[in-house]
Amino acid sequence: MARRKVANPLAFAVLGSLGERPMHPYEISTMLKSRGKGMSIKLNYGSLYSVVGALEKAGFIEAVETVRDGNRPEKTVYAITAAGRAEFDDWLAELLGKPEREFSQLEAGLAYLPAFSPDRVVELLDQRVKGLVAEVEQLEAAHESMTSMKLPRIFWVESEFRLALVQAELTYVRRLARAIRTDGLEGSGFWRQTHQLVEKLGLQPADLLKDPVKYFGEEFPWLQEIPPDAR
Amino acid sequence: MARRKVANPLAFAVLGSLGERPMHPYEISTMLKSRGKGMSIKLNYGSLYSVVGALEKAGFIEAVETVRDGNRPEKTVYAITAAGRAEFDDWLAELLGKPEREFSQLEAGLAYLPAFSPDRVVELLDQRVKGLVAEVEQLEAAHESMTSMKLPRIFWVESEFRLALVQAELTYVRRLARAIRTDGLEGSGFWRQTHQLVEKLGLQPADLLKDPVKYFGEEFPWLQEIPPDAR
DNA sequence: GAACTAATACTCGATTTCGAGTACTTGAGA
DNA sequence: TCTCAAGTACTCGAAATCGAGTATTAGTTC
Repeated sequence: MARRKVANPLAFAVLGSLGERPMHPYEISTMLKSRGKGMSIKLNYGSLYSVVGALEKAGFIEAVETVRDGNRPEKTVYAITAAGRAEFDDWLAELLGKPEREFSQLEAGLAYLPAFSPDRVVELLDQRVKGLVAEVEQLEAAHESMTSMKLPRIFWVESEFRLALVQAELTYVRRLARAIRTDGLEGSGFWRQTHQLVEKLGLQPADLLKDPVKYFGEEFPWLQEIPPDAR
Repeated sequence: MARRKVANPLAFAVLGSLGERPMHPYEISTMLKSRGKGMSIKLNYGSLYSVVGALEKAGFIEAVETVRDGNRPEKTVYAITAAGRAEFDDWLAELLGKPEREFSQLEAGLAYLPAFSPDRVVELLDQRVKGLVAEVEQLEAAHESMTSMKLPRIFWVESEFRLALVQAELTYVRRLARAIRTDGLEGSGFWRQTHQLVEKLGLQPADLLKDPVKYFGEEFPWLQEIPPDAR
């Protein structure tokens, strides 16, 4: 069994919301949106209702009333239980105190950089830079507007943190693109040669690694030291 | 239908691996591990086999032979197809070129900071700093060892990127903890008062927001300006 | 050569996750 | 007053995800 009975971050947000006052699921979703928390926690209706059901089953929340408003579908209002408060506290403490390993998509992409030619990679990274710059601008504009509305920073630290991450990514991607462009990246000579061989001779990358000396001579001594099972 | 027929990042790694040479699933997993790619892409057996099945169904890979080694279970060796190569190329281009919105767990936690007292938050953030420092050290050690093994940077950019992200997080968390400690965070006066009220009087946070003037006087003018549905 | 550990190569099915779809209502404009 | 878009409040089933479990074999040590 997973450490948490309901592990979806959305469940955490549900507990946090019901910690303020009882609500029905749809109300939770609109409240999260209006407070901008929907920006920091992935919200989707399918998950919302299943997560609410799971939380109820686990005893962290309970239905307190079902109201019918005119002819609309019934709304079930939920409240948090003592066990739910304990779970939320424990969860928040873990989220803040313990770094959790996360896998960014870019990391996966970078792991396969050599599959594209250096030129292609630079082109794509430049494209990414544009997207990231736009994101930074959006976040900064949002922060400015919140500042001018006098909403204290404490209510949007999560967005500030997000900005810090995006900026770090931007800085890294820019530096990497420049290094590739100027051949400043160790291994890029090998990289360029490989791509020329693959494109001109139609060889498979695996063949090149099987007999490196044949294709590259002695120019790249580290090549011969790669353990065979990593080729 | 999702944009990609098989959307799991592991499927991307499978395509990337089979792009080098045909392999059987378990071999893919050991190869990813030995190259350290398992650090950048979440690898788990259950997903691996289901993803391989899905890729085959989608026509991106195909079984080329089943070998039996002694009395061990049969191994099915897969090879990438032309459609698979196209998918991989398209996918890699997207991963590199287009920033994808990702939700870090810390972001979710930060969104609920006011649920804990400032002191508690600082304590937890300090704890996190320790964990992050350990992570940075680990990564730096790994990079040093790869450098000394003469393995060119191009083969571990993903780890370099990861380090950049962790360092950014570390910097941000340190700054935030300091700001809270020194009351430098706007809104922290309000925050401390709220917690005193909630703890001493046993009130619900929602009650405080309903009639801010009663509990806080005119000290926090922005409080009155919060739209009612965001309370 | 017996016993044990580590590695190999998967399987299974219970949860989780998702997002498109549905059905009603309200309000604004023509 | 009719229409039409936007908002409200969910439902549903297909697909993904996971990680513990299983069964065999190779290697190591006493």
